[in-house]
Amino acid sequence: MQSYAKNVSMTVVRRLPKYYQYLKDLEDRGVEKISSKELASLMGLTASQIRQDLNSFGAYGQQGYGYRVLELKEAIKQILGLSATYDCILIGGGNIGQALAKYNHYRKDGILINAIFDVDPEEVARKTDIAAYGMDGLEDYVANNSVDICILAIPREAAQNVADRVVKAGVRAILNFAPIDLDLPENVIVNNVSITDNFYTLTYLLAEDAMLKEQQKQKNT
Amino acid sequence: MQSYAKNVSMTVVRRLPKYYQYLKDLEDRGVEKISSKELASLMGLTASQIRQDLNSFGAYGQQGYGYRVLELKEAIKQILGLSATYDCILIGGGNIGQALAKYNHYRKDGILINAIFDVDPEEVARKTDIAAYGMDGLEDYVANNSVDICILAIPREAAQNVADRVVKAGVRAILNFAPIDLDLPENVIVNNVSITDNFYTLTYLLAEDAMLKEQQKQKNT
DNA sequence: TAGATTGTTAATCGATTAACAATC
DNA sequence: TAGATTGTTAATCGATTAACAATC
Repeated sequence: MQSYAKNVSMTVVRRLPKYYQYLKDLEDRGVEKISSKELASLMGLTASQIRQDLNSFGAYGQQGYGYRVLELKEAIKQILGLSATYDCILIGGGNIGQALAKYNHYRKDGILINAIFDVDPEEVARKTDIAAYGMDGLEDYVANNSVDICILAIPREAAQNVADRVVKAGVRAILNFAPIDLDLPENVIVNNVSITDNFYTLTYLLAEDAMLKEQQKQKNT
Repeated sequence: MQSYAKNVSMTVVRRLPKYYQYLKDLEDRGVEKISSKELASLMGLTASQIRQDLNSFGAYGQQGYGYRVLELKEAIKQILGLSATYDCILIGGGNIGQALAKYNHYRKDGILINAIFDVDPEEVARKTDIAAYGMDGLEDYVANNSVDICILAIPREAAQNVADRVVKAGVRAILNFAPIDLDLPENVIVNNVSITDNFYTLTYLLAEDAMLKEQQKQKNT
């Protein structure tokens, strides 16, 4: 049986979703086999890196041939835990929350948004067809339903408090869209989608670019 | 003058926004000084790492004292390019687009969303107070207005094509929310906000966690 | 069999941690 | 001055790249 025991580094884990996306894409385009070299050039990695990454989970290729796209895709799907299903609740029915609720593609991956909690559940109910509840109902819902993941799409000010509530209610994994670093017990799995950080990284790169061009210009004088 | 010449690694760059967020927070809380040790414990880094990171840009601390929060915050703001302003266009007025358009906090950082482009500009105009245009108007707008950043918040299917158009029109930086890796010239700065990748990373960690617990259980038998 | 490409070991490179002299 | 904490150099650790034997 497949083992996670080698204690795969977060660096590799963060690359796995990208492998999965590219392999799905290749499958859609009818590509049957791919070599580490080809995949590397596609993804902007090196062939060595790809072989090292994949081999931290097992040997999925065939020497002299390459990797069967379908087989490798299925293996990575399994590794990513996407052969299971995940019961999710979404907290916050604002624009981000609605975007997530309406974007049906996650359902295909077994990621099911079963309920939305919001301060104004009536309004949210008007806009999506997922069951909507008031914030009061949170603890009760978690106590009586399977909840694998809580998606937090609420303002910064409310985020820590609500996160504390869902964790206390028993939720073990959070996908956080609020622009704040949540302070939670070690055993809770948190992943942040930080739009702000991404904006700042972009402005940094723009500033750096401008600076380098400026330096270049001065050299040529 | 401040120099970017040391060719700072992307690893450090990706941490900068976090420094900035924590320092702003400390400032709001009226904290005047902080040591690398304190900041490290707050951010989940090591003191060494923080000193190394900061020193790749310059010496901002005082030996025997620590760092002045305000001063360091301003320095990082400068490094992140947030002392300038950025003229942005937003393509896609769906839920994600609306969320970005309505989230006013970026304006404080000098990130200005000046126009929204959408296949249905009338509908978008009804929902936000930013100027809305049809997709036809894209090239014209870019030709006649300053555009530092293009925010792409459109479906996967349209993303590559629209990205090609904005780049051809002269835009040099893209913040991409579409779940696809854009294939663009090297000199274009692209940053992806991949919600899907973040979901998959979370399911991976959940699957790994379940696996490790399972192994633990078997050991105890 | 010959050619291709993996899986894997060894070498290199980069990032983190440790240590300490400089100095506020 | 003594204590604290930086800036910076050296040591360690981890990730990437290179190389090649194994093998399809």
